[in-house]
Amino acid sequence: MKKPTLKSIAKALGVSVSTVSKALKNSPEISPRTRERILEYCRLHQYEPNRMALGLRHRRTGIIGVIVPQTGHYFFSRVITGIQKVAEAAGYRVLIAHSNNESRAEREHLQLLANGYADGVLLTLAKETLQKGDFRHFLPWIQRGFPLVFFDRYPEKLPVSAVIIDDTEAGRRATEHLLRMGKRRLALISTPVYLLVGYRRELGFRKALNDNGLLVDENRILRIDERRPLGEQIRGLFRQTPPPDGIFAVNEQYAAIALNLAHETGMKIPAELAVIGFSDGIIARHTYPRLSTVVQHGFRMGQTAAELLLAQIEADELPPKPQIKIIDTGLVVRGSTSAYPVERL
Amino acid sequence: MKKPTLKSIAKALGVSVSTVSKALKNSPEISPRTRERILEYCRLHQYEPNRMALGLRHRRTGIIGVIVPQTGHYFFSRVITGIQKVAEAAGYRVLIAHSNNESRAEREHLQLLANGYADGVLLTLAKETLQKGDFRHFLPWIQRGFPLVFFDRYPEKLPVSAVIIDDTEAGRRATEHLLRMGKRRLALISTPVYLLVGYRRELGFRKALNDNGLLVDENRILRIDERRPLGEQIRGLFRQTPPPDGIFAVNEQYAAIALNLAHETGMKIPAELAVIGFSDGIIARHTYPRLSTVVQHGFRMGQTAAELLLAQIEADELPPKPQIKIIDTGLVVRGSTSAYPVERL
DNA sequence: TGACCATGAAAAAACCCACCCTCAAAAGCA
DNA sequence: TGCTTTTGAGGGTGGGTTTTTTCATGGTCA
Repeated sequence: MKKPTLKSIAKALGVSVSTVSKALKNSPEISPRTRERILEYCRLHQYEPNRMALGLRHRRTGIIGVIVPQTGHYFFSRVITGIQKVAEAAGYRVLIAHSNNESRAEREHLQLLANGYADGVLLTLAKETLQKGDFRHFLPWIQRGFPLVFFDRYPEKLPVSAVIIDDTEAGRRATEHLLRMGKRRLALISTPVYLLVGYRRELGFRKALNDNGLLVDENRILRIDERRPLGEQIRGLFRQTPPPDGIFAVNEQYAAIALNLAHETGMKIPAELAVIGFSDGIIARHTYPRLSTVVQHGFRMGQTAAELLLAQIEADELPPKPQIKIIDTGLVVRGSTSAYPVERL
Repeated sequence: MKKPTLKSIAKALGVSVSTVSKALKNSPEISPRTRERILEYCRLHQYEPNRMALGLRHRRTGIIGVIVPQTGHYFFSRVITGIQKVAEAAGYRVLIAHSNNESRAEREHLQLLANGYADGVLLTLAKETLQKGDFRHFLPWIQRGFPLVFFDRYPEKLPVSAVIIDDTEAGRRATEHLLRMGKRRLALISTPVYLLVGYRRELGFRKALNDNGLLVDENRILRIDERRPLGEQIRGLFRQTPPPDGIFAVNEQYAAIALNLAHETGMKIPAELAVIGFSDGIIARHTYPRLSTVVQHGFRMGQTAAELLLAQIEADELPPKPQIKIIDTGLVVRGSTSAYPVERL
């Protein structure tokens, strides 16, 4: 009834534990007759070795842990898919844990995974960790050389490997795209400053305007407070006179909300208002018109991060030097910024 | 440099392993002087017990495994959040594995989690498993009474616990909603039949029409082939004369695509065409107008499934009888079926 | 025919790490 | 000296792998 173990099998067949173990490994030390008897019994009872015992013995589990804030986000799910592809090709399995953007959960899951459950961990920082700026829980693992690679959000001051995008440059290019359409009254919908990615995209926005000899109108820079209703905050932009003729939102959700508010006020998209978002995801493909966005290539980010991690795991001697890899971003032009978008439904 | 173990600590301090173990547990058997020396050393070297050894010793890991096809889906991420809430309140951690809708990955992840990594597993069937109808890989675990609870998609012929929704009834109510608006030329966008949830929603659609004395027009029933472009398949519905005046799509993606195609053909929503989707998610809230949908209450489904699982895990004697729990569905009426939707942005 | 060694098969033991129970040695006290 | 109390060492356990040992058999050769 219960799960068979080497011991229970050995007892049932009147042989020793090591004999069973060797028979299962087709060791030549075991006579064909004994081996067949053991294999038969194991097939019948569906024996499988206990993974904890294997992990303890080999100090290797064949598992890669991933810690993400949550998985509802399309971007993270693309990263995970990329990780999985590389990991599985190398014979590893992937287990995922959610930090829920909380430092405590992040720390506890890292402890769990790093204390034997996984051979290496890939992670992106929880918002709370980023906000508090307290990265001490990573130090022991870094010091011991435990394989650890960050992606997207990472602790810049620690000597760690990370795979990121150039948010500033991507923000600049998205803004440049709006400018090239002839839009001049550009608004930005951003996040609080402590989320560095949002801040960097804002820097890119400012740079693009500066490069083109334009002034930044601080009234058109909106920093969303996630605890309050998003629609009401964004609506403020449309009450300005004159209203913006171009909006760059640092994620696709803000962009989609802006787009729909524009419909409500009767603005023509993209003629009267062009909207571009960030992080090409599931929302951007289903708005009307569909959203132009900066694409982050989550899949490639995941692949690259997994490759860095596998190199760390399989390094015989000292761990490789920490390195930061930057994944190129792209621009997908759809109906929200172009009357003649390339993509079809 | 390496991770400290009880043994390495004992050696470094010239005491025995058991002394270290007891000191860490504040056992009164250890003198304050010795204990303080040991605790000091452990703090300095950030000692943490190896989880594999703990799991092996106690035959209990405090971990719940979850296997889902992928996590990009909003519905699954809500289920996981619900699971997590219940699990964490009971002192368990949650680890997630992706089956990618493949039977092989589903089987292997189940083996991994059930062979020591987790105390119990929550899962929803991979599409491939459902298509092939081969559920043999679950039998050993069911026979042994390993804690296992399915949610959403489950093997109906096996004696297992599951948490599901009444898809037929939900489909009937969604269709009824369209009928009550006065729509009569109803179309259905569904999935292949082997995905039972799609099929059951179709049954509900048919039932609603029958109940209202209406005939089902088979030309208005579209079964999507996921391997071909979705837009082209759905566009067929709009080429019919007269076109449908109401569409029930069995998921939010199909509904959103239909909505946007309707915009392209210039139809007025909801006056000329009402659209209702299924599985209230991230897409439905960002279309224009926003999508009315059947809500599946993924969070509650996750909570209920986790509660069933915990009851199994913590049952002292024989495992409780398999039971099927049905989660109520609801209807969220938004702009795609009502000129006066209740929800605000 | 008896001593010796090679061979093969399987058992025993060590190891991975932490926990926990048992028990011995040392110290303290009368 | 004898008794109790303190202190900490030792060994078994969980489940598997791997190295070492044991033991019986068979063959070789003097």
